[in-house]
Amino acid sequence: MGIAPKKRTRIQAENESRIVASALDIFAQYGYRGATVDKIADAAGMSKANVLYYFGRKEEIYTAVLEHTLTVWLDPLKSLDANGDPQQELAKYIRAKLTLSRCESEASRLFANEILHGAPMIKSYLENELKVLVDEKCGVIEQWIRDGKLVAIKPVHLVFLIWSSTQHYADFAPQIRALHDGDEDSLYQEAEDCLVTVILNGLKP
Amino acid sequence: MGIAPKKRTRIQAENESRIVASALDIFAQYGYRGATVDKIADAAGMSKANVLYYFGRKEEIYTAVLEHTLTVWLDPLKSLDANGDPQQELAKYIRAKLTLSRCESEASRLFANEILHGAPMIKSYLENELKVLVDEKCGVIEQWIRDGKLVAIKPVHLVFLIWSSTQHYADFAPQIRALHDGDEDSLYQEAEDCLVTVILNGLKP
DNA sequence: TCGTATGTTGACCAATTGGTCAACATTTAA
DNA sequence: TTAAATGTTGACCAATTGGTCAACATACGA
Repeated sequence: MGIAPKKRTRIQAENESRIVASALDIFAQYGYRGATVDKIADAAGMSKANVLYYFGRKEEIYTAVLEHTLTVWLDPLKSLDANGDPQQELAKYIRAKLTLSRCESEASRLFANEILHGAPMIKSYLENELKVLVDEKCGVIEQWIRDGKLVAIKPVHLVFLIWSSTQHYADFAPQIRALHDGDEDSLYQEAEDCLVTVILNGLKP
Repeated sequence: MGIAPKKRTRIQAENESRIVASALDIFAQYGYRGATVDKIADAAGMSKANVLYYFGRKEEIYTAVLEHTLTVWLDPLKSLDANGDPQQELAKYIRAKLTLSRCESEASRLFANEILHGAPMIKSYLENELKVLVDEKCGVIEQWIRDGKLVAIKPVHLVFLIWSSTQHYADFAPQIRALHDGDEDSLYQEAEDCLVTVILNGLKP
């Protein structure tokens, strides 16, 4: 990560980021197998051969997209503050994740698809970097519980609950659109109300 | 559905169900594009040509599997009883969905994958049969709210919350295995405790 | 028993697709 | 300006894969 300070030309930087951006859309929509290098090239407005000039193999495009996505996607958890008020901190986190679900839904679907199929590319990331981060934040929640500020539950399941309930709005969008009456604004407003209400209320000791 | 009482031979019934069972595993693991008719045939212990003899096209296998899965998957919601105690009814529902997640995880992943990629095959099912069922059950929840038995939230989001938080344990299994310390039994026991506690507590008016 | 309906498969085909390559175009530093 | 480095592409190749088909095997009713 960033060890090699390879100087990239203007064109390289431009095209690589255009490819990654297009690839995110395509992979999120079609999955790894369903996505073709041709589709990605089309979306990026260049030839398939040129895409392969920047990224030697399809798999390289995929890992580049995943890497580019992972930090953004898991960032909000990092700001969960042990010294803040539990209810406010968790409310902030739920809202942040819900906003991500809405504004970065392709990233959510890409991530969901990767894990759904066994997380072949990011298994080690999950077991190492992510595990460390989650363990740390579970420690924070554990402390809140010991301080009598939250009901006693296993912290990691609270993390799962918040992840699943917020990401659901991105990952299961077609189902949600089929079942919800009203526009997208009200959908997300109601979702925020429901999740913040139920989860925070449910966590009161 | 069941209108044509075509008599199927013993061998037909046997092979078709073997194919559907194997196809569920394969589609759930690899997704639609990643699954090959050859893999399904191997898993079912017969030749590709023979699989195609029973199901003319790959797509037909897929829809057969989806159909076979849908009823099982969405059945528990039907038993949500308007006359029962809300807390008990919802607890029962959460536990039933969690059990399904554990015991029918392939079905969950198949379903998740289908929706994740735009629900091309079941969009009309979602908009019709499922919509009717969900609307009816949302009416039940709405009534419970009017009776002051539950906190005021938009019912459909409670359904989403229960679906997402329970199915998460099937769909995101690799991530959960990476982050959870302990065996599968304790995982599901803790999950049940957490979800029932937080959601039911959170729904108290 | 025997003939027909049903079941089974290897061989094959056409379409798709990841990846290569030689030829050509553009940028850039001297 | 110019030559080397960088960028770009159509044409092509080999592997995969959905689907067909003719030939062969088995089951089963008369």
